Amino acid sequence: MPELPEVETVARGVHRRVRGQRIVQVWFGSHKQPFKTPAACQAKELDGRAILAVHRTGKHIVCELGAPHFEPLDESSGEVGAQWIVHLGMTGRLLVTTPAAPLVPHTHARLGLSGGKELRFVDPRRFGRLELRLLKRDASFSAPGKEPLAIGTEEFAGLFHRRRLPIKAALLNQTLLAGVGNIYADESLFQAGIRPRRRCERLSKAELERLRLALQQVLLAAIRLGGSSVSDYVDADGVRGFFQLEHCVYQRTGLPCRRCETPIRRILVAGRGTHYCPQCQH
DNA sequence: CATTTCACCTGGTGGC
DNA sequence: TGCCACCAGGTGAAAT
Repeated sequence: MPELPEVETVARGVHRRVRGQRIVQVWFGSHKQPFKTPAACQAKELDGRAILAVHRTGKHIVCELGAPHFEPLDESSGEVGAQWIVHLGMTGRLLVTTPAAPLVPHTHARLGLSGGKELRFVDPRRFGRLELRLLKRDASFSAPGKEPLAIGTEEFAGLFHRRRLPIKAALLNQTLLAGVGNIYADESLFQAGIRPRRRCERLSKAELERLRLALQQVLLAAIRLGGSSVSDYVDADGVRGFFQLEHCVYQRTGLPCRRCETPIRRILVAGRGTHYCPQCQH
C-alpha cells in the first residue's frame, strides 16, 4: 500500500521524467469514483498546461501546472496556475509510459505529454483520487497533518500526549501526521519498542521521542530502498521497491522476530491488521 | 468534540 | 479443477 516512502518515490520518478513537459492530450475512463473534481472539469483545465514540477505532501502527489490552454499568464486575472493532485489509495499507480505501451485494465487516466511520453493513472480497487485545484480560487494544497520527516520533539509529543486512543490508531490519523500507513506504523512501533495498543496518554516523553526517531529512520530507510512492494506497488517506471525485505513485523505473523526469535503476533487495532513482537515491544 | 465503525472496491487466497 | 466466501486497507461519512 502506498504510504509516504512509496508516494515520495513515485513523485520523484514522475518529476524526473515529465518536468517541463506540456499536457497535449487528456483521456479519462468512465468510472466516476477516482474523480474528486469532475472529469470534464479536469480534462478542460489540464489540457495545454505545462507540468512545472511534481512533489509529495503526505500521501498526495502534487503536479504543479503552469498557465492554461497555451495562453500566457494573465496576471490581472489572478490566475497563477493549478495543481493536479493524485492520491494512490490502496492500489493506485502513476506511471510514465510510451503511448504505445499496452493498456492495462483499470486505467482511469492518460495524459499525453509534449515529450512523447504518457502519464497514466491505474487503480484496480478505485480507492485512489484525482483532484484539480485552480490556484486563483483555492489555496495551494498541502496535506492537513504534520510531515513526519520534518516534525520536532515537542510538536510530535504534543500531537499525542493527551489522547486516549491506541498509539497505532493515532499514527494512522492523517490529520495528525500525514503519510504514515499500516506498514510504517507497525515497523516504527517495533523499532521504538512500543506495543501498538498502548494508549497515547500513557506514553512517556522518552517513549514518544524514541517513536519519532524510529519513524523518521524507518521512513528514510524505506525511501532509500524505493518503498515496500507488498501487494502490487511499483514506482513511476513500473519497478518494485525493496524495503519489504527489511520489514521486521509487518506481514510476518508467526515468523521469528529478527531480534529475539519470538514469533510475531497479529492483532486488530483500529480495524487494521497489526503486527508486533510480544518480547521486544512493551 | 473525540473516538469508533462502516462502506467503498477488486484481486488474491484458502476451503471444500 | 472450479467455485465462492472472505479478507486486505486509505479515507471519509456516519454513528456512538
